[in-house]
Formats: sequence, C-alpha cells, structure tokens
Amino acid sequence: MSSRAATRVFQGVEEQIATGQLKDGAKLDEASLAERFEVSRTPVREALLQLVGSGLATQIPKRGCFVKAPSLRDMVEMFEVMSELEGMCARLAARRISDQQLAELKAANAGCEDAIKANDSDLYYHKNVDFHECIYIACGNSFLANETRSLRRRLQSFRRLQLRVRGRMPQSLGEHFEIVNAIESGDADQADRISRQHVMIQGERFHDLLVHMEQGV
Amino acid sequence: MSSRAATRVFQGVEEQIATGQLKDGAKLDEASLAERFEVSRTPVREALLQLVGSGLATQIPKRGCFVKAPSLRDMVEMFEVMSELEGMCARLAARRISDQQLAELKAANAGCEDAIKANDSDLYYHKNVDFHECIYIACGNSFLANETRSLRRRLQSFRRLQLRVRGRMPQSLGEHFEIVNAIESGDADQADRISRQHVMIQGERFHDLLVHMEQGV
DNA sequence: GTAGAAATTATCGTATACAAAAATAAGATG
DNA sequence: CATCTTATTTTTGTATACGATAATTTCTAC
Repeated sequence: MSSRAATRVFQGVEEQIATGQLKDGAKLDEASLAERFEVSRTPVREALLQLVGSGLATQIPKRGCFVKAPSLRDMVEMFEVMSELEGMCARLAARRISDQQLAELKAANAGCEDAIKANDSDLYYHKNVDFHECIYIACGNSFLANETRSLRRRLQSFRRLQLRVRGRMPQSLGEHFEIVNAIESGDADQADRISRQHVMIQGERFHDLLVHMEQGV
Repeated sequence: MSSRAATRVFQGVEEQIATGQLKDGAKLDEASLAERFEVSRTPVREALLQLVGSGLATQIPKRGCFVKAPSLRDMVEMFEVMSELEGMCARLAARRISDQQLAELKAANAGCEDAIKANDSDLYYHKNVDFHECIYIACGNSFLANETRSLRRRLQSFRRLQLRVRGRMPQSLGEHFEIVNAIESGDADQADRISRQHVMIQGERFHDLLVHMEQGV
C-alpha cells in the first residue's frame, strides 16, 4: 500500500526523527506536513498511520499526532530483544544451514574483512548487513527473519553511529568468525551465545556513546 | 489514528478472515468493502493499510489487495518465535519480578485452576491470558511485552480452538505451576525452558488439530 | 485464426470539500 | 472577580471527484 507521495512523507518524517530535527513530543500537524512536502492531507494521513504503526509517533484522539522518539530505556529494551532474536537466528541457522548458504555466509564475512582492510566503515556497514542477512535466510524461519530485519531497521540509524566507535570493527569481525565457526560445526548453543553477545556489546557501546554525547553537551 | 469507520472496517475484515468467511487469496475490493460497510473508500483504504501492516493482507501494485491467510508453515514459524519470546519473558521475569507481581501471578494461576475445576474452557482461556499478561509485565521490558502480546494476538483465534483439545487444560495448568515455581525461585533457565515447551506443545497440538481437520474433510 | 496494436475499462493515488467534534476563547451573570 | 455558558476556531474524520496508470478487451491486419 505504498503510495508514492505517502511513502515520501513517511520516509521524510522518519529521517527527521532519526537526525533529531524532529524532537520527541513535536507535533506532526497534518496541514503543516502537507505544505512542507507539497502534497495534500490524504497522503500525509497515510504516512502518519504508518508512523504510528511502526511506533515512531503517537496519536492522541482529538489532540493530534506527536513524535515519539525512543527513550534510552526504549533503546535498551529493543537491544535486549534484538540480541535474543539474533541469537535465535544463529541457533536455528546452526541446525539448518545448507552448504551453499554457508558458503555465502563465509563470502559475506570475507567482504567484512576486506572492508576493514580498506578501513572503510561505510562499506563495513553494508557488508555487515549482508553477513547478518545470510544468517536470517539460513535460519529457515521467514517470519523470524522478517521480525529481526524489522527490528534491525529500527536500531539501524543509531547502529551506523555506533560502528564508528574506536576499535569496534575488528572486534566485531572477530565475533563474526566465531559465529561462522559455531554455525559451521553445528554448535547451536555456541552460535546463539556469541550472537547474543555480539548484539549486546553493540547495545552497551551505544549506551556508552549516548552518555558520552550527553556529557559533550 | 483509529477513526471510527476505518476501525470498524478493519475489525470486520479481520473477523471475517479469522472465521474463514474471507478465504486466502480473496480479493479485498475497495469499492465492494465501502458498499458492504456503508462507508466511503477513504476509511476502507485506511483499514487495508493496517491489514497489510499487520500481515493479514497483501497489496499487489495495480492488481488489488488480497487476503493473506497464514499457511501451516507460517503458523509453525510464528509458534517457533512465540515460544522464544515467551521463554524470554519468563527468563527475565525470574530475575526481575517484584513481590507484588509474584502475588498477582499466583492469583492469576489460581484463577486458571478455578476455571478448570468449573470445567469452563472459555473462562480458562481468559484466565490464561491474565496469567501470561502477569509475566509480560514482570519481565520489565515493555517493548518485549508489546511484541509478545502482538504475536499472541495473531495466534489467538487458533489458540482458542486449540485449548479445547482433550486433556490439554490440566496439562497446561501443570506447566503454569512449574513456571511459577521457577520464577519464584529465580531459576531463569528453568523458567525459560518450561515456557518454551509450554508454547511449543500448543504449537504442536495445533498442528495435530489442523491435520485432523484436514483428514476430517 | 492468430498476433499485435489501439481503445476501453477498472482501479489506484491524490486533491479538495464538507461535516462533526472538541478545545479554546470570549462574554455574561452571579 | 470568578465561574459558567456560549460562540468561535481549529482539527479531525469522511465523502466525493478527478487524473493517471495499468490491465483487459476488442479490432484490425496479416
């Protein structure tokens, strides 16, 4: 149901929330948004519906629609769930991965390694997504894969920031190798454990970063 | 963003999908639905957006909107994820539950027991929901709680059917007691394990039921 | 009779207009 | 001066209308 204009508004507002231009509690006025994006209220309303649906906004019955930026607590909670889901994907992948999928996983990880050698954090970001995507597919549960992708997407903008933290990329790669080994040897528990850690470390690093930024201000 | 008419249409279609009046692949024509619910296309479109968003329908660009009833495979996948989420809730609850929350959990379970004594499966259904709700709240992660509730809701209509399977209610209650004990003693691993089983058994029973129904036809 | 092209039809996305409901502001009365 | 009532304004929800695009059907040519 992705109409062109509605999608533009949705992504535009989403972007502005992520970059902090639209702060928590800011009113999402239909008329203003319509004017700002040069569309009518109809696609704006569709966009707001989707924003509310994906938890980025709240609707108060006759008061309007407001930005609902995730609090630090929300972020911590989402990372907690993300680590569980990633762990589950890895655990199932260890049991279900095919030879071809394993080869693709290794190739994706090699891509991550190359990105680090080139010291290209943007490239690493994308190769890292590829790596995890391989695991999602190999877990053999497309519902789980979708849920995990969806949550990853919500944490994405913050994560991109996070990966630039000093020394994280090589450590992350090391964890990748451990995950690949565990999956290859069919050690589901190990794959689960390392993957959970892999995400939780990112969550904690993210938390550090937030505190750091707050101190900076 | 819950407009009166749009919500009515959404719930109406949802209901008809659950009851099987609208079968998989049935076309959700905007004009027909508008006529059927005696509203204009605008609220119908909003309802369809939400249906697509919650996975009950698919939108094919210029072909229309179609009912997407979950396949058996989808159901198995959802149960697999549900058991993980329930396990996670129980695990966290074992670590984080307060005295008052524990008391409420025990009370809810007592309600389940009463329902069984009264041999009232509808009552049991509701008391069972209360029981699990206590755990969701006690897990201390409201994002997780919402995700789990949401998935529970999607499996709900099938689950109501499932609980009527012979001998399931007493067994289910037995599992409840085990979960309560594990949570009370702070045994997170045990709470996790039993809760996973608790859901997976329901998933398997559901599978049995489906096969049985197919054979019946 | 078949294949390709053109026309028609259906449906989707967006705009605009209107009505109802509620919040706020203003005025009157005690 | 305060409070209650009323009026105005803002905003939301719904209806309808219009334009564009794709699918289907029909017509023509080979």
